[in-house]
Amino acid sequence: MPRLTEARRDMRRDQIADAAMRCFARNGLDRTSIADIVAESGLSAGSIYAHYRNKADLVTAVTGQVLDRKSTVLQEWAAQDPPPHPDELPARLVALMSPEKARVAVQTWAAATVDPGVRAVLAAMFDGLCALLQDYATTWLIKTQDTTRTAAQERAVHMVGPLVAQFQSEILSRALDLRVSPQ
Amino acid sequence: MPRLTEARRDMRRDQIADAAMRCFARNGLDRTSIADIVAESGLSAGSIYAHYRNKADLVTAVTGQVLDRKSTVLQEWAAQDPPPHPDELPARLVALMSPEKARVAVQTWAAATVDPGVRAVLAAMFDGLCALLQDYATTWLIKTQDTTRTAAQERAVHMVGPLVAQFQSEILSRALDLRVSPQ
DNA sequence: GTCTATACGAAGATAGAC
DNA sequence: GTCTATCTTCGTATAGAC
Repeated sequence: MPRLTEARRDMRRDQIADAAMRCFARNGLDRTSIADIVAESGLSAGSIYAHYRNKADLVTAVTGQVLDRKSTVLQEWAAQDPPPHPDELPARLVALMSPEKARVAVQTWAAATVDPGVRAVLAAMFDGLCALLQDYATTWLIKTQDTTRTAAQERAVHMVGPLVAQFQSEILSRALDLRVSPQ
Repeated sequence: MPRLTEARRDMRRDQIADAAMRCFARNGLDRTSIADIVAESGLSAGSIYAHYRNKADLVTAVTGQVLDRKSTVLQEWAAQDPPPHPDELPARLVALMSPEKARVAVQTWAAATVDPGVRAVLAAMFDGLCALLQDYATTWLIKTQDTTRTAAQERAVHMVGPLVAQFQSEILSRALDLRVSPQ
């Protein structure tokens, strides 16, 4: 199993996926043609189909990148003294996201409304995010509010809903270049 | 200007738009073909193009329906004694929305990420919603918290952000058939 | 206004040379 | 693995009869 060629193979896959990502952010998932990705990547149609079975496969790969994990960042923040207030998390998390990623994220939501496969991936991702935020909130409560672990866990449960909502809303704002709430 | 024929004309337009709406909810904006709408409406391609200039025109008409005004409902609720707590508004508003409408709404968000025209419509709609929710919150504060009008207005400003976020999140949940937050 | 039939173009995917 | 060239299908929109 030669490592170098495998690494080069992954490089190519990433090169294609990155080009596709830029196309999706610009024109949307469905309005992006293979020809667009050919032009953006500087490769050829044949090369693209040598690395991805079809367009749906490519879309899956790209959207997987967009929905990446936030766990490491959250753990780092939770380790700070004092940790940032949970209410600050949505804005801070979305600030780490490029506007392009935010756009493709929203496009992924739309895809999930009609594609059960995408919906399943997205649902799992949201569940994961809920868990992460709940853990963070628990840690934050313990560190700053001087409560017991069990009391903190109980209170954290009620905090995740609004946090996830705010997170999604911030993504939408960033994707649409809006400042929705003057708050 | 014969009223009867004009009314019939609007009927036809609605018939087509309703069929398109069902198609969009099922397959998405871009994956819906004119042939799909022909089949769903029971009409013909020629008839559809007699009522809408092109597919984009039809999409605009349908999305316009989806993003309809909530003002009347909110005014009714605000007139109640006591008015429902503002935090209940997002869930109650989205409950009035069919899952199909919620799906097409999310698809509209995605369309707005790549189409400036759609984005402008959506931005205006969100601004309008903010204003409505702020008015409601003001009324609610005055009625239930016994504050002056100016103090209520000041506090209402800070309430709309989370309310809009919750509203958008509820739409997404309904569109994807998720129960995101256990809250 | 509504239909059928079709022109025209675009897009996904493949073949075969290098 | 990568390219060029192309096959085939599908979709929008129109033409013209009724």
